[in-house]
Amino acid sequence: MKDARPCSIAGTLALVGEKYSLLVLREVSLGATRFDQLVRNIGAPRDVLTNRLKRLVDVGVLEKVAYSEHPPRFEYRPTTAGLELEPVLLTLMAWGDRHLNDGDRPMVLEHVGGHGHVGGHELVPVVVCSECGEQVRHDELTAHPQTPGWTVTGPAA
Amino acid sequence: MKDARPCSIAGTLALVGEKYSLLVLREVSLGATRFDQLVRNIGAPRDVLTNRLKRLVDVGVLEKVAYSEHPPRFEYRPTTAGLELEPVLLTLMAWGDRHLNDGDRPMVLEHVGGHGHVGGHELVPVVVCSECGEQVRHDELTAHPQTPGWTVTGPAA
DNA sequence: TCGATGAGTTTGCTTTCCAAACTCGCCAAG
DNA sequence: CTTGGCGAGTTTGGAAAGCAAACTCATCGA
Repeated sequence: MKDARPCSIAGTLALVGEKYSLLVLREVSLGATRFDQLVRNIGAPRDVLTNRLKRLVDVGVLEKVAYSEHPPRFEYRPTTAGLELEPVLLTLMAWGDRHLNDGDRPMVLEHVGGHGHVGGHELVPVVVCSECGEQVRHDELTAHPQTPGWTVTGPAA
Repeated sequence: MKDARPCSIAGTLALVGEKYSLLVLREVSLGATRFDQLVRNIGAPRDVLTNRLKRLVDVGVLEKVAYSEHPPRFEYRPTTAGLELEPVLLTLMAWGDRHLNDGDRPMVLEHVGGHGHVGGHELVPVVVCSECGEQVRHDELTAHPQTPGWTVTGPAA
């Protein structure tokens, strides 16, 4: 992977884009934070999961917290940076809910309101522009590479 | 990967979660739709890219369109379903912009307004609840598995 | 005719993946 | 106390995927 387009999508995927990594984030966000839970809920081989966890800790989206000594036992909890990947999980889930399995969802999210407003409606996540609040549409979007020598379709010159 | 939690995140990743797949989506969304462009801009091995493209076409997020016969040459264009993965790309990019490379962005997005409003501001994507319009926070979120035998932390019983 | 371009395919080697078995420390029941 | 079980990995050996570089084949342009 040499000389590819400099890009935060690629950068993020280099950290959390390996097989199972985002599923680990899903599980720890749900509250399943222990090794054997992760093995069961994700269905990953144990050795692979060991590597992924090591990586995710190194990368700063998980932290390994001891919940017992003698025997030493740890749980893996999402850091703030890890929780900030939730929008990625939500958009992946929204796409799957729309396009997979004839539209019926394996899991439903509830939005329990924070600032005093009555909670308890279903959450359907949408991506909007924080500036104008409008839903982002592909045709209303233009990309501007900041790297000299790169255009939107590839290297210049 | 047996007996894992039924989940649209896993389902979506099973289709587009392999290495390079989302980068292909990024490129075709930007307008780089041809094989050699993709090789250059992504930095993927050619044979691997061949497989990914085949898969993405099979799965329905790309379509292979001839732009010349004699010699037969094709471009890969995002389908509607493919374009609907843009929210995933946007949230991945937003995370990377925030957490990688000291916060400076390799690419800036411009939101050119659609419905008659003045265009031309920077796009910072945010995930909100379509019901109430509020930004989604982790602690205001509850998950409800729809599959008998599964709780939020794993298989019941 | 010579070279370049586009879109792959082939080759030979390295790395990962995977499932199953194994380890190690500890606790609890018989 | 010794057997069984759990939690959290580690080891093993074979199958699959990844990789860079070289190769193919058709066509166009100089």
